[in-house]
Amino acid sequence: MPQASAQYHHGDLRAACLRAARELLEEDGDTGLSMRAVARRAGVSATAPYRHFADRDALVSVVAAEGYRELAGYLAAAHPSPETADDLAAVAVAYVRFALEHPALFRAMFVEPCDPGNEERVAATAAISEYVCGIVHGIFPGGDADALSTAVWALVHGLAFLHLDGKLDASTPEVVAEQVRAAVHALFTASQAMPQST
Amino acid sequence: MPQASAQYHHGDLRAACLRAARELLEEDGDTGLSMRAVARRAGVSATAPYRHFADRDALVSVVAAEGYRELAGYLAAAHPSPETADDLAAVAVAYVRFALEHPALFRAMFVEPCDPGNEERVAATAAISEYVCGIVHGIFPGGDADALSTAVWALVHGLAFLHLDGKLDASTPEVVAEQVRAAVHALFTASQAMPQST
DNA sequence: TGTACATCAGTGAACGCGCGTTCACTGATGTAC
DNA sequence: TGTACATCAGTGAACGCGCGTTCACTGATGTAC
Repeated sequence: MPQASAQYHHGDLRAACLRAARELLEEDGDTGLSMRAVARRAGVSATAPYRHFADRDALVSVVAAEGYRELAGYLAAAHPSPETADDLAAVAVAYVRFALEHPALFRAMFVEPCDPGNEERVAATAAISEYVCGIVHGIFPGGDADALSTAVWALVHGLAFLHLDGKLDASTPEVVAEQVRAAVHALFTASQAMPQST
Repeated sequence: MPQASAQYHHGDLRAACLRAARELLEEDGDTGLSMRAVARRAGVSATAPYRHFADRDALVSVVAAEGYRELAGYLAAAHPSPETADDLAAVAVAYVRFALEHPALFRAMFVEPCDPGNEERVAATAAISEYVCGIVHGIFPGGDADALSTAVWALVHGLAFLHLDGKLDASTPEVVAEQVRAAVHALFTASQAMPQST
């Protein structure tokens, strides 16, 4: 059982590395995470983190998994049990807000070369996926819930990336939130005016 | 007027660099483009490309702009003038297919740190945006076309990235196409069953 | 409680790597006479 | 047509950089007696 004392060597370098990684992602925004930068930030030799992470990929995977859990927290906080288009829009806004408040983390979560075998990551992704699916199921008990939840996830994910990459106006959080709400509502009210082909 | 002769120094190193960059993106998939790799591939010294591109960013910007034009070609080829949900789904499938057939290029187009001032890129992005907007306008003359076209773009963009990043089943092009079609249709037929909140 | 020892977290030097970019250069080409 | 010259595309050595990772090490800690 590791003692939390600050005297024992570093105390808890593993946690310190993760904290450092997060800080670097929040600050630098653009650059990719490096083991050396993490070590530097944690105030430790370049090789010390290797006591706690097999390699760079392992560190990034843990950071990404943390990010997924945090994202899930954003979503849950936006609305406990969404039942209407407005509720769903609020959750969508939370998703995009997370991406814009933690751009580098969000990128690390999704863009970093994905190790398909990493358990923590797979589990965290599945959790998001199931969460979205659950919401959609609740709102549309009859529909093709799988396809629809994929669509909803893709919609918010695309909004997040387009805002991140400067393809849409992301000047203020309010503007973004309004765009997201408008997009969600536009989609969900569009079919009334649309010529159905089947 | 530059002569197309293959003897005159290199002939057309600028074009050769762009071709090399494209080839590297198609092959390596994962790694970021480097000036040195491009030069190597073009069979030329590491510094020669600097005669034609101010720096790495300039090269990447041109490649990205090419990518946008090519993406526009995919979309236009999918359906000349989409008018129904099926038509729109076909265009959506083309967008995602482009991303999966040129993953590294697609990433370069959107993920590379975006120089907001680069004209070629801005113009190419605007073209995509207007194209989508035009389609949506045609299908829903009455609706909030701006919001709706943002939603459609985000939907296909999100589908593309989720497939690229292994969050959705991308085992075969057919599976992907079916998922995309299902997602588009699910969204556009969902509102009938949904409790409207306003 | 005191000592000897095993453990293992963190060190620091070193490896080889590829990168972007600079600089003075060379040498093939186009052009003016 | 032939020669002198200016241009400028491509060269090659060099700069300084940060990176991931290895290795033998050291030194603080926990533990067995």
